Amino acid sequence: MKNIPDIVIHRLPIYLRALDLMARAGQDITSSQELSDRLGISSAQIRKDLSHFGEFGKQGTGYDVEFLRQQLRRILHVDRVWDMALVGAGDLGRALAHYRGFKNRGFRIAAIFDVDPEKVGKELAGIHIEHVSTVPEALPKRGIRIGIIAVPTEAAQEVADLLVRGGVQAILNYAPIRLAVPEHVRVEYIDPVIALQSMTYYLGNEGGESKTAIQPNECSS
Amino acid sequence: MKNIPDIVIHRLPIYLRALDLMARAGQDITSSQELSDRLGISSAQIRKDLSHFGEFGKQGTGYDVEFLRQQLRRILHVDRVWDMALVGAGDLGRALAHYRGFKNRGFRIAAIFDVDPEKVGKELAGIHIEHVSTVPEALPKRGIRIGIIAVPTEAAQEVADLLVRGGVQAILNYAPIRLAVPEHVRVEYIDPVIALQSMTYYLGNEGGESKTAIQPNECSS
DNA sequence: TAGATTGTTAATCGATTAACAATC
DNA sequence: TAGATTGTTAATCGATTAACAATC
Repeated sequence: MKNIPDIVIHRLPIYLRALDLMARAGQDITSSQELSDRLGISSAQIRKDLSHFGEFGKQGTGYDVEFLRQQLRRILHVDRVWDMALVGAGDLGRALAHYRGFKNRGFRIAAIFDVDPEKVGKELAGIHIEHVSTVPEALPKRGIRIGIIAVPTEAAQEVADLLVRGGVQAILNYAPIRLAVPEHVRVEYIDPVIALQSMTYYLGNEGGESKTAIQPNECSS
Repeated sequence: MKNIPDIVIHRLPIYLRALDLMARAGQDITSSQELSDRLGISSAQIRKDLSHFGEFGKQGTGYDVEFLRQQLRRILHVDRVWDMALVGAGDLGRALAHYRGFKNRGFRIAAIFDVDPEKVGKELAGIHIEHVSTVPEALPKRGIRIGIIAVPTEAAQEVADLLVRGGVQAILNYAPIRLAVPEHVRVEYIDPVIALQSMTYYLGNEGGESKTAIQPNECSS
């Protein structure tokens, strides 16, 4: 189990999500072909990806949904619950604090920080809001190793520095900026505009593709 | 300009974001090397990516920040403002409606829909909330070609169907589920848990990496 | 000019796919 | 058994990188 390509690691949560759904629907068995159909990833690739970690299927039958699900949870280390620190109690922080989707997938927001004295001391989703300056001391004390940045762009790097001082090893960054962090710290970025812009490339201009317009005539040369 | 690899398209918004920042900081000139340092993408790759679309730099000098920025905006079709329909006026929808980051990057939420009669008719971020059932007729009327799904998982596919009937060609989906859509419709997914799970893989278990533990002694064999 | 950096080529590297023996 | 599907190999495909002539 040495040095699995990062791109493979990034597909595992996709597989897990599909298996969660199947398990919840009461499905017992699946196959690389069925997963392929549901996910748009080739069945050969799914089998190859999984084969990095062991032999989880049975020839002629496929995969036991619950078994494979547990294996992936183990591999991804989400067969436990990770406490996370949320920094930023604005609209986005509020949405994340209330998000139901963490619960059964291995995560929980365990602490919330903000810089606004108006907010500090209040509660959000049942959690006491603390001042952001206390991040470096608070996190190690509580064994928190993951941070979420949901603050304005200008404050993001500063917050990242505080999280790093607090010993986090993984950061989920919602600010549209690349963070400078020590190389033992992982960062994943969520920027809706980046996603949108990669789609508008394909959309072309104006209503319904009127790009052919005024072309200098090359046909009658 | 035929058939640029999708992975190249997905990097262009990253370049643009960096150029936006440089432009705002008053920087006039940059180079593939500087971009490389800032983005963690090799300078050769940046030059190669850009070369798919034209020659934007000058040997010995580098790139004019503002010029390259305008070129990327043109290529990505964000030298205009795209109206978007937001479906779901819960916590996430609220955060998106208030998000300042769309404004100068080519996007605007122009309509908001929800299924809750309590919310319909009210305003959110200055926009009238309409009933989700009116999506198919409302969008074409207003020239909206992009939809954002911010509803509970169970409703996501149904909402996607309404958006498709409304003629959208791009969907940004926040629900943790893969959508079935016609192939002319593009979908990008935002699921924070997927991002988190791909980081916990690398975190290992428990506090501070105590994995070496109880190893059968191989040294004194 | 001398120094710097582009755009591009060819070589390298890595990921995906097709195919099939193994086997349930 | 016959049919199905895995795990894996080898071939293919595509993306990244190194290097450099062109040139500002």
